[in-house]
Amino acid sequence: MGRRKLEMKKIANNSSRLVTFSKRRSGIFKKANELSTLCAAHIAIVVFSPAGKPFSFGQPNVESVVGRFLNPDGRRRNDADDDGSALSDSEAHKSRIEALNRQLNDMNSKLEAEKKRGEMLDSKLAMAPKIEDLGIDELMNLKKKMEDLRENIKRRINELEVSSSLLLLADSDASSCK
Amino acid sequence: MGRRKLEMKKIANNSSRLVTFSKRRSGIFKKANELSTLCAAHIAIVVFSPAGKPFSFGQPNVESVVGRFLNPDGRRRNDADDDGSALSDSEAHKSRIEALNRQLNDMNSKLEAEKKRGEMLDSKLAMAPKIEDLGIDELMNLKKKMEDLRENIKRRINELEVSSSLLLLADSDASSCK
DNA sequence: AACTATTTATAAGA
DNA sequence: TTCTTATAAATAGTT
Repeated sequence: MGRRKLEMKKIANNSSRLVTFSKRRSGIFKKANELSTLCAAHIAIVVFSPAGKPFSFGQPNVESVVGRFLNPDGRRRNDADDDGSALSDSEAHKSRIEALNRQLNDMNSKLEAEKKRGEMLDSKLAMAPKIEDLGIDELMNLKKKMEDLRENIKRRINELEVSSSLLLLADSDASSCK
Repeated sequence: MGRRKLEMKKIANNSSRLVTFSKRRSGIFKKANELSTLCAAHIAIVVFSPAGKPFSFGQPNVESVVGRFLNPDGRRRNDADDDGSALSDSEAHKSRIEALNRQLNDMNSKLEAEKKRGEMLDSKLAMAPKIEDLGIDELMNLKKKMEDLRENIKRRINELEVSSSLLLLADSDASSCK
């Protein structure tokens, strides 16, 4: 948002990408802070810059929020050592399923956004009942939008592939520990 | 932002607080999605509603981003178990995970096919260096192909939504049977 | 769920 | 980087 509407795809220029990352990261953190203040909500954000540098925001802190999320029942495991209070198999499997669910929910949110975009495209197409009436500019515009949509879908596909791989790994684990 | 500038303190009215939470949560998730798209950055957000309900957004997913943040060295622990003893419901959980994997693999094959179609469209587009040179017939053809592609993608999205619902059901099951 | 009047966020540019 | 400014987005209060 600003002088021009920015295309929703990876910014090619390396330095603009970093500038945009900085600006938007602080924007999101600010929003997160407002949300937690206005609604008394707990929130944690972790983000890695294009260069791989980590940033985080947490209210009250990243660990507690993430911990509650990953361990909904209040079950707690101590990563520092193994004193014999480890999770049982069934608990391990249960949390694995919970992890899969979360992952799919995330994916779902993203696809929901894509769906909305598709619907917008739909209505715009509906507004041009006859392609013969479209000018060359409009046609090029349409083409571009379709290409963008397809780019986004491609990205989603790659994400799915990654997720699938992770799931396959999880399955191997499950199998090996019987 | 909006009709009036809102005081930056906890919203007293219970229902407005919930409405504001909903609106702002989706706003932040959208921003997070944009950030990850524009900057190719990985980001994870976990937030609890005033009522204690968890929401999350992850690119590529919450676990991997948070994992990298909490465990920068890349150390890995085996969550599976500590001895070799099997539990009674272990098998049930295992087959549930296998079912999820099959489902995701199926989805993956379909999306793979879509991807190939997209690439074909790509090359055809490349063969028409200048859209100005295309005749009206070719343009209508192109439009149709893009519409078809979009339709297919939409169907895929619906399938994903169905799958997610199934997984949520599976989770309830898992919880109720311990 | 929609609708606007306003406030914010932010893309370019300096 | 940091500041400015023109525009695009988000959203508070309303229906």
